Formats: sequence, C-alpha cells, structure tokens
Amino acid sequence: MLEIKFVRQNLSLIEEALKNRNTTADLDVFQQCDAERREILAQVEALRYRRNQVSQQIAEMKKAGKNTDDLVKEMREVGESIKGLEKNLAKLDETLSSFLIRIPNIPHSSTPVGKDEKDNQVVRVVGEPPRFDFEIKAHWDIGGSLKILDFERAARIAGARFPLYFGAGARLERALINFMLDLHTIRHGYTEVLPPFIVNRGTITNTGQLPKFEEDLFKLEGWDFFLIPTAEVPVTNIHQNEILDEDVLPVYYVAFTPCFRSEAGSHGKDTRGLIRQHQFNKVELVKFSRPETSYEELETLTMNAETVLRELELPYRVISLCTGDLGFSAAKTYDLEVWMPAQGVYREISSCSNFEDFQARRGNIRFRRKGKKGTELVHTLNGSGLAVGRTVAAILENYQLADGSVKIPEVLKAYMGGIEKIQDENR
RNA sequence: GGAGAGAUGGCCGAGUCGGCUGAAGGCGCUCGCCUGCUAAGCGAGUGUGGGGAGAAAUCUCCACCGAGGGUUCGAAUCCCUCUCUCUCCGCCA
Repeated sequence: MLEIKFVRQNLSLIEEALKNRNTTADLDVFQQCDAERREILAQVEALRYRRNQVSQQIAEMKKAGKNTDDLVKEMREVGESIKGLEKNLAKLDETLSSFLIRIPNIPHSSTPVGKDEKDNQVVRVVGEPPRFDFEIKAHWDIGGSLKILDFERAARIAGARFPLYFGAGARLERALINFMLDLHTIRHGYTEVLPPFIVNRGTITNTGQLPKFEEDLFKLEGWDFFLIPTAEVPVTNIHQNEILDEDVLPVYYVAFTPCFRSEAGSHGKDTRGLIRQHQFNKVELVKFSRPETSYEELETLTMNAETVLRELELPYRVISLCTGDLGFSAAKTYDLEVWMPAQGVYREISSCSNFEDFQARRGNIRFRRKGKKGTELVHTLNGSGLAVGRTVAAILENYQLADGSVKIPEVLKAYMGGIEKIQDENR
C-alpha cells in the first residue's frame, strides 16, 4: 500500500505508474474523498476539543458544588453532532482505504517500461543449453517411463494439476529441498523457518494477494482462512506489527513450504507435467532490510537463488520484468528462467522482488534507528530459491540420457544416497 | 469441549468508588556531566498515527491502554460481543 500523503502529493506520478502497469484508477474520486475527509476531520476535532474542555470544566464545577445542567445539556448535543460527523468520516475512510489498497506499487526507476512479457529485458544468460544426439523427451514422458511421476493417479486422488511422485522421483524432490535449505542456511546465512501453511485474511492482505486476487487462492470453506500460495505470505508476516531493532537488520529467512494456487484463468496453459500445479513445493527466501540497502539486497538475493541453478549446472537466464508484467506489490522483479530442452524455451523458476515499503506499510513492519526519533518502515524482499517441482522438471529434461535414464547432478548425489542416475526400477 | 485468569508505551509493570493519567515506577535507549580506561554515579530527554501553524528547531489540536460496539457531559477504568494468551480438567496425537 502507498502512503495516503504520498498519493495526495504525487497524483501525476501515480497516474503515470498506473498507465505503465496497464491499469487505471479513479484518482478524481480519491481527491474528492480525501479533501472531504480532511474537512470533516477538522470539524470533528474542533467539536471534540470543545467537549474535552467543557467536560473538564464540569468536573471542576461539580467539585465546587455548582450546578452544571446547562453545560451537560449542551454537551449532549455536541456529542450527537460528533457522532453524526464520525459516521460520515468512517464512510470516507472506508472509501479511501479500499481505494488505496487496490493501488499497486510504483515501479522502481530501473524497472523497464513496457506493455507485457515481450518487453521484459534479458539481464544475463548463464550456461549453455545442452546438446543431445538422440530424440529428447519432455519431463512428463521421462517421469512416466521411469515410473517416478504419475499424473493419472494424482488426478484420481485429487484432480488435474496435482503431483504424485514415486521412488527416486519423490526422493529427488526431497533431495532438492534439503540441498536448497542447506545451501541457503549454511552458505548464505539465512535462518530456516517452517511457517503455517494456512493463513488468515489480514496476513494475506498484507503481502498484496488480497483484496484484488482472491480468485487465485484456495479458501477454506466456512473459515476466513486461505492456503498459502507462497511462503512469502506467512514469512513476510512474521514481523507484522513489530518494531525491529536497527541492528537485527537485515533479517534473512528461508522457508520450505508447499504452495497452493487455484490457477484460475490459466485453463489449457501448461496442462502437462510439473510446470503449473495446484500444489507444488517451493523454497522461499525472504529479507527485511533498511530502505537504503534494499536494492543491494535484491541483487544478492537474486544471486543466492541463481547459485542453486549454478550448483545444479542448469542453464538459465535472468530477466528484469517490465512495468506491464510486474506483480502488484513489487517495485522491481528479476525472474530466473531455466532452460527446458524439450520445449526449447526458458521457463520461470524463480521470481525475486523488492517490495520496498509497500508490504511493510500494510503489515506495519517498522524499525527504529539508534539515536533517532520515530520509526521507519522496513523494506521487504523475497525470491524463490527455487520452485522445487519446476527444478525437478528441469533436471529430468537437461540430465536425460539416451537410454531413457536421468543422471543425478553432482551436488545432489549425496542427497540421493549416492546413486548416479534414475532408471526404471521396475517398481 | 468444560472451568478459571489475563491482554496497558521498545520491554517489564502500576492504575483507588469513571474526571489534570498519554498514562506512576523500573529497565532499555539518547544527550550532557563526572571519575586518567572499564564499571558505577548524577542531570535531562525518550510512544504511535493523524490534522493545523512555521523556512526550521518547534508549537498546537485530535485519536489510540487486544479488536469492535454501548452507557456517560466525560471511560484504560462500567456493560456487551469477538480475538488471542496462560492455568487446570477432559479428549486426541
């Protein structure tokens, strides 16, 4: 959420940002409500001032044994007026906050301006797509013939877009989770957290998934609870309504969680394989930083996520999302895209964003500088490190061999009980 | 699920029969003083959000004592609802 004062003073900047994001909002209505609210506020405060003064006077007069009937009667009327104005005020507050909470973040100046994903900028390309001298298969075919992935049975258990892993496939998923957590905790200095997978409405509003994107979420029927679409939601909210000590910053958290997404509006997209599932696993990096260092933190966070791909020796590229493709709460986002040989394309496997103070304002996450008065909002950042299902898919495709087996990446061997490759175990 | 206790400022903790309590006291923190260092000591300051004035330091007003509602001229204090925490019992793991 943006600060109301900021919006008031930067209407043209907001208008520009909205345009770059291919969206609009009724700024006139905002301006009108805002002005009206401040006027009524002034009236209410004047009346409350009067009431406070007189109430004190009544107390003194009573102590002195004087009659206060007239004043009490007058104050009764003042009280009524206050109540009436407060009602108007509440209505305007409601209008204003529902307006503000639907305004996306302002893109950072380094975010490229553009309409859609075609205008995203390639920042760097790392690694060479492997060459194959045999007919390569898509990961769902590899998984099927190795009997480590079974989407048909998954569909019977739950429905379309759910995963079911067996044997070495299940272990590969678990190996990746452990590898990623170890890498980020031991080498990159993140603190591991295991958060709730179900969160309340306030929490998921703070990170920006609500109120605008409720249809993308799974909601528990009869409860105001939601399945998390990403660990970003519970982990960013760890410090909601807290004032952090300056010297604990920056705070680094890494969390493994399953993620649940309704994928509303993506019918027919990526229907096969592990790419787009209602449930998938993800290791997520979350940072809380001082405002002045958040863009450096974004670079290192992105690099931390990239390290997973480098260690796994998977070819990838880094994309800077343009304004039209940027997420609601983000000011700047790098996507990591891994090479998927069967489709011959780079696919998103991580998204690393700086939200600046946008989420912190909603979640009321602040810090205090030593020797300075008052508090400041922290900046929040997060990035996948990485989406595990998509990593499995990338490994299956990039490490496939002519005989239909799949080589285990060097760094994962220890996590896979020392096996060299996954082959049909004739389970 | 049953019974009880509680929720106050960065933290701990006091608030009498409703009225100079935005809130005692302590800790922490900041600035200054002092002892050649350190520890201790002394003095002053130190909540958040919003409105208004001012170039600024600052001043002033309003709101906030878990959340929401009510009573009252006036509520941290009384009443109702909700949320959360703790203790005991039951149940399950």
